[in-house]
Amino acid sequence: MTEKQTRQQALTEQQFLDEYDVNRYVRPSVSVDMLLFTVTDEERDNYRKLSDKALKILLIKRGVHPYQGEWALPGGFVSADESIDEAAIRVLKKETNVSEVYLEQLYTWGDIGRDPRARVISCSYMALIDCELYHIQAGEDAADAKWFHVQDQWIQKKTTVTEKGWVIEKWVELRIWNDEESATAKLKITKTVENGHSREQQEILESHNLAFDHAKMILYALERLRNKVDYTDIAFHLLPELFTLSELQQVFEVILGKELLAAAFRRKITDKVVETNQIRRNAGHRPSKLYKYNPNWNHEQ
Amino acid sequence: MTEKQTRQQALTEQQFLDEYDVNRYVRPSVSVDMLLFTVTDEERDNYRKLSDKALKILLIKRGVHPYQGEWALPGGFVSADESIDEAAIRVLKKETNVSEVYLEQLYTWGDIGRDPRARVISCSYMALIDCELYHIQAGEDAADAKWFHVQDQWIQKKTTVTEKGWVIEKWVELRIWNDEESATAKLKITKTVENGHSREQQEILESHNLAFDHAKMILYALERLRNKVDYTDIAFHLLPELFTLSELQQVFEVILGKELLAAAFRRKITDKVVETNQIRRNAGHRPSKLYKYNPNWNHEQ
DNA sequence: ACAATAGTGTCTATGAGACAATATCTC
DNA sequence: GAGATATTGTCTCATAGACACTATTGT
Repeated sequence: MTEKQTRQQALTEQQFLDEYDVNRYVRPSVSVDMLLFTVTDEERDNYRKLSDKALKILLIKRGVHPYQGEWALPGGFVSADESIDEAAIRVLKKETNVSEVYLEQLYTWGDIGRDPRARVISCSYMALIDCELYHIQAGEDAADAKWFHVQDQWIQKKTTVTEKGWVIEKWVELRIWNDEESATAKLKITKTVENGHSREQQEILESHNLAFDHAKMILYALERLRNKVDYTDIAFHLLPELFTLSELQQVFEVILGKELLAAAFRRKITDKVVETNQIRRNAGHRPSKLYKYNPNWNHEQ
Repeated sequence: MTEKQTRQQALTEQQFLDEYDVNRYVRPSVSVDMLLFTVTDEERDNYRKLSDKALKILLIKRGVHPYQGEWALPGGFVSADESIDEAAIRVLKKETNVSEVYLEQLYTWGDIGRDPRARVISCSYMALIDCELYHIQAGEDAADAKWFHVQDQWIQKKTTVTEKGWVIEKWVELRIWNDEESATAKLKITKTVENGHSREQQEILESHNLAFDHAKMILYALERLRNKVDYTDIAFHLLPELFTLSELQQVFEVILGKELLAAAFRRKITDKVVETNQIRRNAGHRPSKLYKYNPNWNHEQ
């Protein structure tokens, strides 16, 4: 045991706390970045047809350097008097005027050069909001806040066997757009396995009009959405309290990026929903029952 | 647009970076805490029987205040010249002399009072190590490092319907022990849903002999292990390169906390493994083929 | 009447759980 | 030979995919 340790053990806990020097360690800035998603109704070209739905993310045009004029996730620094969760709620409210949403911490990004200003570690959160309540106002630090379509797609995948293990490389394209603006990024995800030891690593190859490492964050969030939509209740946070099963199915389709068969979908989600006695009419075709989420789902096990 | 913003936009990016004051925001300390798991062979009471396996976690006895004498996860602060991932690797090496392991970031814990010394935000990582390589040495800051059995179990679950939504409460007990020491904690997990808005919250009710909020971190890690064992390759990181299917099954059983039927298990994991032509003998019963992980698993989609 | 969605029924293929049966070793 | 695990086979049941069919609206 070192001399220092012996001395410290002789102190009472209070004495130790008094003496503790908070400046002994390097302290990076810590921020939160918000991935706010919604599913909107797009224009319908025919009065009979259902409107298509689209997955959208909120981005803010940066009014200041660095990345001035590019699009970024809403974000802000964590204060001394709030938890990270509280910071996420405050930042979301301040920058987008949104509160009362589903919130989930995703991942913490801490590469050295990710912010050119200083060492900033950023904790990303996913927020999901009901499509009918998405009237967003830009906060004071941002020139503009807009909803964007988001899509990711892998374009190439390669597995290489090495002496000690193997490497899996995957190239992914991220596309972000709306009527006026667009942004894209290309990323490479590398998974290396050598003698039991394993590592996964993302790299931004290109990033047009997207600030910081936010392309990585968006990709990560889309992945999480897809993974969780089947076995959690996240889809319901993207809809109003009452919804039709077709609407729910559209939300699943938009998140998973593929079409689903109605019969199978209905069977799969019966346990998650409760029928109400209300009906949606005036739709240009047969009306449909409205459902709501079943809180007792998942109450087994 | 504020006057400040107008002025900032007039600067070039370099001028802006030079002028940027890194001390403008509050900067908490950031640490990493490591959840190092392994699966060990326990004593067998009969030369014929297979040894039981057990899931274990590495804890370090705190040599200094706060929580002096209690057990804690290996951890350390993130330096200015390293990413969080690099800090995790460094801390693991320094405190437990382990390198070359599977590493995965779990969650970032940032409640105000979680460390009585100062505002510390901690990023937790899960590390998995082959059961045959678990000879661990304590680092210099720790009086002792030891493997502990870990188990969690929910003891009560309650759903309440409120005016605006519902609340699901779950009480969980965490038990940690080895031949000489033990620790326990009781936690409550509350999930609140009211008009679309949803929140999940953990609370430590009791924590005996376990430092900080590490009970929460352990619980979170166990949950993640259980969730991922079926659809990822994490189980293989807990075994040597060559293993029998019975050993692999035991790893699954220990993580999932329940017995599995051999026939169904073998069917389910055939795609993940490759048969070798080696055989394990001298086991007191019929010998078994040795398998290894199949790197081409998951290469579809 | 028509175009569209809403909702149900059914056949089939697949996979998991249960359990029986067989194989093969060490002591 | 006994006692254990290793490994395979098979029956059943639940579930997902595919697709056909019926129901019901607004225009």
